[in-house]
Amino acid sequence: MAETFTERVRNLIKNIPPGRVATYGLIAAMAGNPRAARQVVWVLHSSSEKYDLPWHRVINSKGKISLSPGDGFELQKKLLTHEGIEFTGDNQVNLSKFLWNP
DNA sequence: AACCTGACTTCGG
DNA sequence: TCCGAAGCCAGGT
Repeated sequence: MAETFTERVRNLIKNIPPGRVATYGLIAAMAGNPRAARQVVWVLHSSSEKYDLPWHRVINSKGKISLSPGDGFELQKKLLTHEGIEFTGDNQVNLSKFLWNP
């Protein structure tokens, strides 16, 4: 069928279980394009609300939140912490422990 | 149809 | 080790 890369990304994100996180690059790779991380960003912006996507479980490759303080950062950190994900003193997540790897 | 944009990623200095 | 610059993809205007 003719699913677009974006649609697959949307489904993948929707399938991220609570207490786990995924990186933009990882999602892009699972959707078929390891280099389309930027496209993943666009998907979150365009359909996170419409499709109930757990956008807060998506972080960058360094294991950190990409949002800036005052622009969603605190909210995201709060949501993740609430799901049991721990942050280092550097606001960094231990990927080898919380990364979603099905 | 062309240009712009985005919560990225990666390599080089 | 840290900062800057370039590369990449697809949807929107």
